[in-house]
Amino acid sequence: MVSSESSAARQQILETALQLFYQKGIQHVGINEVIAASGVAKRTLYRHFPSKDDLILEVMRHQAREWLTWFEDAIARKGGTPKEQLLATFDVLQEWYANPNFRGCPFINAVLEIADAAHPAHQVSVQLRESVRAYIMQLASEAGVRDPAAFSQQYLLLIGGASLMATIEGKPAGAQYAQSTLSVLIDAS
Amino acid sequence: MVSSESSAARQQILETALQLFYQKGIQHVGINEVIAASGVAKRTLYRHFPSKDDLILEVMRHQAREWLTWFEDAIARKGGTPKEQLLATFDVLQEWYANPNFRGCPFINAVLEIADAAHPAHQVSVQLRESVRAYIMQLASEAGVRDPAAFSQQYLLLIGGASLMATIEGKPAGAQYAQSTLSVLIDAS
DNA sequence: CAGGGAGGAGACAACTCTGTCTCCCTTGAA
DNA sequence: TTCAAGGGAGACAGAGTTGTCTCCTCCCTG
Repeated sequence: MVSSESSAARQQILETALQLFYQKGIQHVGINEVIAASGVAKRTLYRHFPSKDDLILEVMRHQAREWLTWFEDAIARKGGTPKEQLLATFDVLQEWYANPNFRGCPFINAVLEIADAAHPAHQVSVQLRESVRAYIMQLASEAGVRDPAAFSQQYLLLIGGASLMATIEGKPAGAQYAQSTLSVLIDAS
Repeated sequence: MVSSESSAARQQILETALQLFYQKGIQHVGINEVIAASGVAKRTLYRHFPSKDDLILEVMRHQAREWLTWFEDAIARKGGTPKEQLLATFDVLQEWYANPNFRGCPFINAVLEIADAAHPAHQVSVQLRESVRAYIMQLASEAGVRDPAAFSQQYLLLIGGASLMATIEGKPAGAQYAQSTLSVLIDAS
């Protein structure tokens, strides 16, 4: 017997929904489209996810875990001193922004697309934001930044602003502006 | 005969839709809700706005004009040197973020809520962004910043990041982090 | 081998949304 | 005074949505 958590159909639905939600926007993808694209029966989807909101929540959780792993791993692979790693975050992000499939940061998208702050997907984005902030604060401490807490908040400004610029203007250049700003912030501290 | 551009009913629809779209999100407000709230017949709305997309576009244009006027006037009222005015922009923005009716920057919201980059409302936001950038670049020139063009791009990062933080975390503190970052940027140039 | 659960296919109910259409009233200008 | 246009009220069509339900097949396990 296959555990319902790791069922092949469930994974297929999750991956397909993730792609569709990201490419077309959560609100613009119906359940019917998800089942058609994942080659699964409607009954099967509703067996694993009681409602569309449940599906959205699971997709966001899955995506948040994957994204954070990818981000931290990519930075670790760059190596270097903590200060170099801080700056390298925007090299990593620029590569992400430059990917032809990039359609904005999925977590920012989700929060603003679902206007309701009480929606569980909102909380996932807030938590991811906090995880990123904590990670950056740690790096900043190691880099000898004077006030790592304030620095990490300023970092969130830059990563948000850069993602927004990439989304709205469709160009990854925001990462460079963010990197140069970050460099000034580090040197001034 | 009343010009169709300045009809009272048209203005009423525009103002009502603006409020509803902002408070509840464009996608979550139906035509029926707009006509109910503005006390206007459906036939009347469709006489002035051929489709919901037309209504959205006109609302966004109207809102962009109003916002830019408000922003520039509020900064001008602060007075001071160009450098002081640059920093004062985030005092103005913090007041905006702290307003209990604040539900995020309506232009960022619109772009991300309407995933389609070809939607006319997207273009309104891009144009407003450019207007803000040009305005800041002018101020930066007067303040003696070394590279006003690059500086204005960094400013867009900060204003976007601060608005995002205010939206997602529901606290206006982003404006302060942005202001301190801006101060470092100015002093370093 | 028998039974139960996972899954496929799809009809269907109930709802919402946009946009059209009809009917009627009011107002202002020729 | 007449008549065109703006506006109010609301029915309605057509499309789309989520979620339920039925019926069937297959496969694993006891």
